[in-house]
Amino acid sequence: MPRIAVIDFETTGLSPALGDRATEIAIVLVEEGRVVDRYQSLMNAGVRISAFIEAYTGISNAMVAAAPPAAQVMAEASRFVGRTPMAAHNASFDRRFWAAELERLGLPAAQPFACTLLLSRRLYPQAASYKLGALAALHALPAAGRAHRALADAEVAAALLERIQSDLRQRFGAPQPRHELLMALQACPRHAVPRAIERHLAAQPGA
DNA sequence: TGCCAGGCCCTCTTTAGGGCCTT
Repeated sequence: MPRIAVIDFETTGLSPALGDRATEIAIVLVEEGRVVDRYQSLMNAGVRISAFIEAYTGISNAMVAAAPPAAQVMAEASRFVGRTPMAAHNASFDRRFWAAELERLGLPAAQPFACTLLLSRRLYPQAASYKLGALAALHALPAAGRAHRALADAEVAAALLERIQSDLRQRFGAPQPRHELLMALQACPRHAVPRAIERHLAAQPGA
């Protein structure tokens, strides 16, 4: 059964290339529109969290100091995901931290990432904002907890992904939109979405 | 020493610039 692993990181900043590290990770496994499993943990990477980030995420230096080592958490997360294709909101951000944290352990990070932000730009041109919270409000998605904590944001992103897949079924007749179709759609211009779906369905019946 | 993201997308574009989105 095709699964997608929806991930969200909280971090000390925007760029692992500039030394920023993950402070919390959450992964929600989605199968046929249902959440079937979850993984969440704070992690201690041994770096200080700024006052701005403490206020933004609610994750304090004391919380991270009491958390398990980043290496242990990321190894567990890697095993949890396995080869499952992944998704995230603004996936370029989470993909960079996924790759950077796993690279420190010598672990591969080859999973393809679908992006609910790119897909939402394609499918919901009427949206005033493509922030995760704004899209959740637009679609009346259920609240999942404090925004900017990893599990709450991963749950909302998973609900947004389910909404996207539902709309692909209803609007474009894609019976079971799989990860490959999501990747194809986010890589094409908005006006080319219907044609891309037609081509994908013709090549992969049941996609 | 001081500074520092990266990728997508739109437009007053393509020999570029700026806003959005993630923390």
